[in-house]
Amino acid sequence: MNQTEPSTEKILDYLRTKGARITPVVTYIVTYLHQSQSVHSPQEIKEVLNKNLSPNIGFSTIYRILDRLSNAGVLYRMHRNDNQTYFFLCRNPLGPDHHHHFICKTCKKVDEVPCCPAKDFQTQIQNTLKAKITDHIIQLGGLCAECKEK
Amino acid sequence: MNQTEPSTEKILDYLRTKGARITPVVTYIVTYLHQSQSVHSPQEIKEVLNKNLSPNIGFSTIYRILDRLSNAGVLYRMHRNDNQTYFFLCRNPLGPDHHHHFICKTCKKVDEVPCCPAKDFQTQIQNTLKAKITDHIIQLGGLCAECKEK
DNA sequence: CTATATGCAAAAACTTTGCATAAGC
DNA sequence: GCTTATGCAAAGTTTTTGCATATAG
Repeated sequence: MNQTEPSTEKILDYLRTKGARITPVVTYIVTYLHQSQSVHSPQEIKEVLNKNLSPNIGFSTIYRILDRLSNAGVLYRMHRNDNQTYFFLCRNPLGPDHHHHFICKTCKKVDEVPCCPAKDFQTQIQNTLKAKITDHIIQLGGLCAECKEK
Repeated sequence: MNQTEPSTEKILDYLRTKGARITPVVTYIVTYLHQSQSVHSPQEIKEVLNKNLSPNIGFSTIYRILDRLSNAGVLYRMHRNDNQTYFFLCRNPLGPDHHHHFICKTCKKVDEVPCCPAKDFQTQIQNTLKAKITDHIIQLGGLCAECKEK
């Protein structure tokens, strides 16, 4: 476990500084995703909230919160070619450091990849394509340490 | 323009060898995506087909063809965080070589990135995470040579 | 107290499915 | 001719929107 990983409270404080209101649903979603460290669909999140917080929470609330948290940079959005959006809270959402993610295809846990290989080859590619590269998506998949054993 | 880029006919022939039937809609979609070299949503593709081939072509046909072409490895699927799937025909769909793509955020043209940076750092990451990396998504974005000028 | 978030209902957007007909090989 | 693709209609999923009420700061 990463020592520099912020607590749920730190993330909520950060959201407060951005003007967001910390409601029970927001708190629950942040806590849940923070503890899980896996990717989750809005459907999965709704089930957990309905079971543990209130059966009245609907998709509109959930989608709106997931949007706000993504825009605030606290959540990441990803797709898995099944027409569903998945969200996860990365281990170090408040840090300024650029990094990428590894997702276990068995347990869906997300690990932070501390380095970025793009830096090195970006210049080279730019020259070849004569283009300007402004962003990149790098996502690794495979089996995490635990799932690898089985 | 890449000299090794296959013609529309080569792609259709390849599909034939895989047992696919080359209907007018299939031909049109392959030709269109081949010439465009940009990413397109099913909605955009439907509009073009309805305007130029037949107004009766519906989403069911389009989605089914896009599925078949993706499964045959001729089309690539991608997402852009707007809850839509986009498709593109990569320049060298029949080649065995592993490569990645650069997408211009202005004109949506797709360029092939001939090298793969993952090879080099994959081993290192595997050791750090103690995981087994089996696949990766690398997608570059920015401004292509033409759009950069403006 | 004021501005923003929630809950509910309804709609919009996207994608899939079933079945009769058409058409590729 | 046999088998797969198409067109149409309908339904299934996922996501967004409007508005009255509730609530965080």
